[in-house]
Amino acid sequence: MTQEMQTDRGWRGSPELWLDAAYEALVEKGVDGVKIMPLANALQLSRTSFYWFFKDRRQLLAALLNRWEASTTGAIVAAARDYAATETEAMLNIISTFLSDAVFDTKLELAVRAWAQQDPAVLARLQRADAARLAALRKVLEDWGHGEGDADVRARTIYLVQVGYISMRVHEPLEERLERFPKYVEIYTGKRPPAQEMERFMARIGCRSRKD
Amino acid sequence: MTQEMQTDRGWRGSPELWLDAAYEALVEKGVDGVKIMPLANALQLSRTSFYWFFKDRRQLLAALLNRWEASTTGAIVAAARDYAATETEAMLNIISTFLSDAVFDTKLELAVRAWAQQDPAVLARLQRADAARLAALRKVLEDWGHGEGDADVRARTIYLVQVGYISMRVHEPLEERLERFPKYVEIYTGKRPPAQEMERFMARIGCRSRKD
DNA sequence: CTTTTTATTGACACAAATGTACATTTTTAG
DNA sequence: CTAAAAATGTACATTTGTGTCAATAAAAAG
Repeated sequence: MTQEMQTDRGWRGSPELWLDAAYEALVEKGVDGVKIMPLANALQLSRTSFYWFFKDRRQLLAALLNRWEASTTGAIVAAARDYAATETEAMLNIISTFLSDAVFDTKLELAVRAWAQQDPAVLARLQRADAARLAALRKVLEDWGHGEGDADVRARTIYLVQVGYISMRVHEPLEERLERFPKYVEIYTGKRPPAQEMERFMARIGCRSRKD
Repeated sequence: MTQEMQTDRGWRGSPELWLDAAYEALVEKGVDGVKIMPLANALQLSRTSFYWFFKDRRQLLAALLNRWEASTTGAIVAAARDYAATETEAMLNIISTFLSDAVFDTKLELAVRAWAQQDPAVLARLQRADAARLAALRKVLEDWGHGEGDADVRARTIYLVQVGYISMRVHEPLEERLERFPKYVEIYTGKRPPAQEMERFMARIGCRSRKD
C-alpha cells in the first residue's frame, strides 16, 4: 500500500520551492529575471538540482503562467456571480475583488502583463483572460437592466479603471481609496450607493467605520 | 569658420542610429532586450563601435527614458490646455490625444511601464509623470465647474481608463472605438456631447462620417 | 540493514553578454 | 595631399547564464 501525500519529505528541494522562488523573481524583476542560477543561489541549492524537477526553464515559466491564471481571472468571475440585493451592491462586490491581494494577485497580474509584451503566446492567453473578465462584468450590468451598448461601455470602464490602477501601482492607503468608492460606483452605475450599503460593504472587507 | 549641423555625415553610425535601434528593442523585447551586441548585429556595425557614442549601456537607457518623457506627458498636458467651447469638447480634445500614435507614443509608454517594474528609479519617474498628467486633467474638470472631490474622481477615471486601454493593448478598429466615445464622454462628464460636436471632433482626427 | 528511489552535486561544454586597449580605416578640414 | 578628427574594428579578459552527464548522498521502503 503506497502511502502518498506526505507534506514533509526530508528533501530540501521541491517543484513548489523552485516555483515560489520563480514567482518572486518574476514579480520583482520580470520574466528575464527568472533565471535558474540566481534562483539556485537564493535557495542555497545547486543550480543543476533544478533539472530534477523541471525539464528546463521554459517548463518553469509555463508553470508560472498557470499559477497566474488560477489566481486572477477566477476571482473576478466568481465575484460577478455573487448574490447582490441591489445593483450598487453587485458593483461593490466586484470592485472589492481587486482590493484584496489574497483574492486577486495584482503583482502577478502586473508581471504577466509586462511579460505579454515580449511573448506572443503569453499575450494571446492574457487577451483571452481579458475577454472572459469583461464578459462577466457585462453580464452583471445587463442583468441589472442596462441595455447592451450601455452595459458594454460601463463594463469596459470598470475593468479598464482596475487595469489602470494595477498598471499605475497606486499605493494609497486603503481608507483613501475607499473614500472614492461611492463616487466610482455612481459613475459606473449612474446610482449612488446608500450609506447603509456602504457600511455593510466596509464591514465585509474588514474595515470598520471610523468611530471605533 | 566651423561649419556644423551637416545632417549627412559620411559615417555609418551615430547616437541617433543606436538610439533608434534601442527604441525598437525596448518596445519589442523590454529593457532586458536592449543589449549592445544584438543592436550591433541589427545595425551591421561592430559591437564596440557603440562605445564611441555612449559611455555604456546605462547611458543608452537614460537616453531612451528621455525620449519617452518628451513624447508622452507633454502631449497630454498640451491637450489639457487646448481651447474648448464646451466641457464635452474639452474632454474630446484630451481623449483624442491617446488615439494618435503620432502624438502619444503608446508603445513606448507601455514599455516604460513594464520597465518601471524592475527599476525603482524608472518607477519614481513614471509616478511623477502620472501625477503631472492627472493634475492636468483635474484642472480642466475644475475649470468646467466640477467640485474638488468630483473632479478628482472623474480625472482618475478618465486617466485610468486610458492607462487601462494602453495596458490591454486593445487593437480594435478606430471606428469601433469611436462609436463608444459619446458614451465615455457622458460617463466622464455627466453630459452627452451634441451630435454636431462629435462631427467636428471626427473631422479633426481625420475620420469623416460614414456616408462619403 | 540493505536496496531502491529520489534528490543533490561537481565537472564539462557552450553561448551570449559586457567593457577596455590599441590598431586601423575613413572622413573632413586646412 | 596631408594631417587631424572621427569612427570602426580586433583581440583580450571577464561575467553570467544554459543544459548534460555521471558520481554521490539521503530518504523511504522492504
